[in-house]
Amino acid sequence: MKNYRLFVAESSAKPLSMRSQKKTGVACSQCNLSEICVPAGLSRDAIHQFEQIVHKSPTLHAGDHVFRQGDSFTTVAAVRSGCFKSYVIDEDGNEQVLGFHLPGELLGLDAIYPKKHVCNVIALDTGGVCNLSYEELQELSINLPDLQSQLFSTMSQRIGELNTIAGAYSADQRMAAFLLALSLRFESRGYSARSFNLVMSRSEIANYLRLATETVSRVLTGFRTKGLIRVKRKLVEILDHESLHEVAGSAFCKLENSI
Amino acid sequence: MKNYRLFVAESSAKPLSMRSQKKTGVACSQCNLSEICVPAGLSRDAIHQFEQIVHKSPTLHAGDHVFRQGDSFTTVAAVRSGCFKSYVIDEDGNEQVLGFHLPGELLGLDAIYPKKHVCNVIALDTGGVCNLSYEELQELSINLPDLQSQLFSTMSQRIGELNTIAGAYSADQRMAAFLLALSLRFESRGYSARSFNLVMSRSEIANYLRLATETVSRVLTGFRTKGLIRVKRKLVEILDHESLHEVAGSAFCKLENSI
DNA sequence: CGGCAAATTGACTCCACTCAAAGGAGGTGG
DNA sequence: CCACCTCCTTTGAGTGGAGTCAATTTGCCG
Repeated sequence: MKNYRLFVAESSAKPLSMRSQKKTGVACSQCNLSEICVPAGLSRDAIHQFEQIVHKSPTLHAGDHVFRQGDSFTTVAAVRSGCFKSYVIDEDGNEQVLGFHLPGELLGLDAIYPKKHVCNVIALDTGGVCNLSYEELQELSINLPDLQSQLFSTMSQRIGELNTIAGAYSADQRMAAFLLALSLRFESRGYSARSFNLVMSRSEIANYLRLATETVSRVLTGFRTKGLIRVKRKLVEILDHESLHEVAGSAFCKLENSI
Repeated sequence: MKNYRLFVAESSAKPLSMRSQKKTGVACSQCNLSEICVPAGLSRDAIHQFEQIVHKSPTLHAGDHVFRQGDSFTTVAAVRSGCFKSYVIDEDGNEQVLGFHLPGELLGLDAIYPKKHVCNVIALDTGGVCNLSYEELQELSINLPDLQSQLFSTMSQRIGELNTIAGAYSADQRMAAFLLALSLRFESRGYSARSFNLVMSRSEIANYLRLATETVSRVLTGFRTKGLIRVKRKLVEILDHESLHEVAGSAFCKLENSI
């Protein structure tokens, strides 16, 4: 199953996600993500109002940025399809991966307080986002209490996820938890929980988990020899979910809260 | 100071912060935290409305819990005075410190999504909190757009802070960043940025920074011999802010966003 | 088929952890 | 008021897990 991997043909070096937006044709109620995306839990009528502020981005290709560190903050974005990576470049020029984002997840929430984007978000494969003007979102939230609580909830969720990532865990625990969390997220989006493609490279995983690339490779090999998983390049198959869960230990139990 | 260890004298098993609350006498407009607490940026009239939903807790002593992992989520709490620690106990029984919280900061935001408290919050010294019913807070936010955006902003701020803690930094970097961040937070609350008391123990700092207690001790000694700080027990004096900043490197630059 | 980047594997190093023991500081009781 | 006890902190010695450096190997794509 190729799941979320889309074909990377077409013209590259696309414009930013904001430009040439199509307001029309956005129908959250028709979207198969409606259960896990922002409009989750909204009434039929509320969703209709919500649809009015959704600005569909053009197709984004691997390497296209949704926004960059330092950009002025005007919109948050919900992943419509594809996989995105958020990262920062620190003052030493080192990249630091903050997260991988699947369809239905909100991007740019950490920019609300500083009023400018503090991280970069880049497409890892072909996909698209729905842009939401933060101003409009705020206004609408005032009329739609459900939307407001949905937003609070989403941000709370991210706080919970970060609490977990920040934990002090071994390389094995981190990797196991990472695979299990990914599996769960794919499942909730209708893909196979047992076998999936890693869109991101080993070094991106390593960076996200605060490990060295070589360590990620070694840990995966270790899991394979123990019969926990099957790995072939990007394709991962979970063979022994039970044991993997044991390895992850407390590194995963909390991630379960954050789909 | 016994920090989180409950002294078994007195009527132990103290009442929760929620009980015997005094609704009266809460005047955010008179509070010296109004600049950095929840009502920051609200109009005079809005603050008055806000005051109606603030429930002042009785005085809390070192070891008293504000709420515990698993508690049903009904309120968030703003620190009024004192220093608090949030932590979780993982399935192996290990404590994991998530943060230290000074006056003006909001507690319990990570509970919104799961609808129950996912961490424990305990007083490190004598202090108090202002409890805010989340339901009332949501309702009020609908009428007070400024309050809503203040809440979004606060949560965003916490997300930014966590992004930093989650980073891959050396023991020296973490410790330096921790001291600088604390210094800044004290300063914005009207205390000295140059010399302050660590309310928390070495082991709590270590746990928070994902280091061993001995490492914290060694790093502090190292900083002292290099003339960066003066340390005597809990008292810390920052002698060479410049160099400390250099040591912290990129571990701190981001923390600056999160007062 | 050749060139290139990603991934794996191996050898070695080092930072931070663990184990262990020796100082302080503060509190308690005689 | 002092002695004692306990807990926190510091310091030392040794270990180990993950990082670094380096050499292949693998797969991709022109």
